[in-house]
Amino acid sequence: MITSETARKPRGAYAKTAGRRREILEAGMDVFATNGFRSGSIREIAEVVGMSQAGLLHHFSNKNELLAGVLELRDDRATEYVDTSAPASIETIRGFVRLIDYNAHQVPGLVELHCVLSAEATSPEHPAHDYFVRRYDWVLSFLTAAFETMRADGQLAAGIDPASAARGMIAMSDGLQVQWLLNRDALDMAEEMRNYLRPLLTVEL
Amino acid sequence: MITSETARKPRGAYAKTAGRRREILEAGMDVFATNGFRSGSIREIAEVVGMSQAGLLHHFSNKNELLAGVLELRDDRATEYVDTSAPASIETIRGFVRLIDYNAHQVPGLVELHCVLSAEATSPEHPAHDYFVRRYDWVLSFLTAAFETMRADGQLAAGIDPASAARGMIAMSDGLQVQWLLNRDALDMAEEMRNYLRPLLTVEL
DNA sequence: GCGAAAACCTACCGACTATTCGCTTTTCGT
DNA sequence: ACGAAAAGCGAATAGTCGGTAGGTTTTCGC
Repeated sequence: MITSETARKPRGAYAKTAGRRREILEAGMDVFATNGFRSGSIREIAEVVGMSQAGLLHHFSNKNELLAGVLELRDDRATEYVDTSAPASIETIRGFVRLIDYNAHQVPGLVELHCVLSAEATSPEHPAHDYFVRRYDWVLSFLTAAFETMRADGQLAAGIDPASAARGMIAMSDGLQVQWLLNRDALDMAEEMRNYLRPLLTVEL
Repeated sequence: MITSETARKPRGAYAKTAGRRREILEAGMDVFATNGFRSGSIREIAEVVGMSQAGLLHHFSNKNELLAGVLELRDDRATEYVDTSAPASIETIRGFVRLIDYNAHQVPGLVELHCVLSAEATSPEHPAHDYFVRRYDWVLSFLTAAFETMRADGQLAAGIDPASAARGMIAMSDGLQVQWLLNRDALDMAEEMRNYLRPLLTVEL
């Protein structure tokens, strides 16, 4: 891949550039979480980081690219908490419930971001629409596989469809977030999720 | 309340004014449903109705007032389909499921509106925040009462908490909407809702 | 059919938006 | 320590936003 020419030296980024990018993405997560993508402004994000709007756009050349970065960071955070490489089983479900609890108590900003953006992105023209469609497909197949394994192991109650249980679990997760964000004291998301799962299982969680 | 003066005649609205207001509210529902309240513009709504922005603002003096009108119309539509005066019972739950099916097939715009606005309104500064908090409280107590009646009638499975079942039903409804809006063929909301309820009940729906 | 109020318009305001251009400052390999 | 590239900034672009001012047209009670 090295050119045969006089070895161009495209010069790398500065040492602290990666940190700056990270700061911007964190601020972007906050702003998009409270105002959504469409109403959240680059100016406000730049203000939070403490730089000018033009300076920010040196790192992300437009708003959509910034959104992509924010979503990528979000995925990194989630997958570093759940073991997606392990074979799907009841441990997958347990990990999912733990993640819900972790998000609510340690990174509530992520909950806001997901809730607001996923609703906004239901519009087919939204720049994050395809991302959310793909992501829901992936989570669905992931959870469905877990419930299918559990059925084979006799851990699923009679008459429960694995795919429907997976869809229900995702829906329950999303819906609880709305109620929780509207009133954070009225609800324990992980507890309600266990209440949902209990009648579906023959074993304890 | 009548002044003792020469009987002012404040003159009523024109005959077709009520219709115009209605047209505006319908258009507002559509625009807010696809773009949300913050990004949806009065100009676009006026364009849909076929009038100028200033003309629209003669009927609703500002954007928040228009939003209030849209939410009010939405409530009228919902309550004209569910009998809220009848005593809470399993019929309440059945009506709720029927309403979900009706919304999905007859007025999908209402589903979009609820999904997008409820997520947007989780922010405490949102002009519809208080509305959604109050509405969720009301629906919650309504459904909780229904499940409590069912428990007294032996229609609730053992170990099911009525309030938790009500919260779960609301969450399931909201969450299914997101998945359905992302891919309307991948899901039957009413069917999934019945799958959620079945393990909670000792009787058929 | 007169007149007053309602309905509606064009034009405009100030504030905000994303993005671009040209310039200065900072970094860092050589 | 030189110089080129990266990082950052101020200003300007063209566009949209909610809302207002002032005038014109339509309605309708009398």
